[in-house]
Amino acid sequence: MLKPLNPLLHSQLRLGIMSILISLDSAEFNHILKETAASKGNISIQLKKLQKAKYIKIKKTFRNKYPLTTVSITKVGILAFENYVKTIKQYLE
Amino acid sequence: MLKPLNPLLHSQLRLGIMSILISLDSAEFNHILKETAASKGNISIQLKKLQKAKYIKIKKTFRNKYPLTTVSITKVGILAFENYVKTIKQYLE
DNA sequence: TAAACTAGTTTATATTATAAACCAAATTTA
DNA sequence: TAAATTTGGTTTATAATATAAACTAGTTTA
Repeated sequence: MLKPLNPLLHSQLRLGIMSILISLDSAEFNHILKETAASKGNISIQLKKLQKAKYIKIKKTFRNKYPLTTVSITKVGILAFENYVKTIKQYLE
Repeated sequence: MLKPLNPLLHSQLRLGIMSILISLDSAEFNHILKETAASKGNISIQLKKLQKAKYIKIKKTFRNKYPLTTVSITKVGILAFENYVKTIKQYLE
């Protein structure tokens, strides 16, 4: 029997965001924008969903008078990601 | 930059079906039903989508007077699956 | 001072996955 | 033997999702 995939992580963009964050202390909104090539609106929404699940932390500040959104992964997020990786590998081999 | 994931394969059930078929000559509808635990309706629809993309072949016959749907992966399907695996690995490590 | 740009958020839409309802034929049960 | 149940699905309806388009608020440039 195939184990179900965590639906919160089985989304191209959310998985991409988590993938970026797993290997970085933190990432700025614009970094995610460039790495994923998704729209700003889509990123904004998916960040909120990840935050609601406590997979990431979002910090809103200013830099040179411009808004700056900085994102980082939480312990819960790391565990969920690692678990997703384990599960999807069952599908891939 | 993260490469986009083939949306036809980035679906839990369709990926599951392809995963089953990649290591089998063919599978019956009921086998997929048991392995994935998805509903019959959902399986029926996802099989059609995979067939439309020529990722699988569907054969409809009878066995002991009952309908029998047998599914197998195509060459095109194997290539698409292999490519998907390569791409998603970029997200997982 | 008007236009364009930065850094996002909110709203609307189109697609998707999924479940519920349905169907036909075969079989079992009362 | 008629009614109920089971098998093996398909079709239809709905809820969730991803995504893009439109919008906001402030800043810089011409």
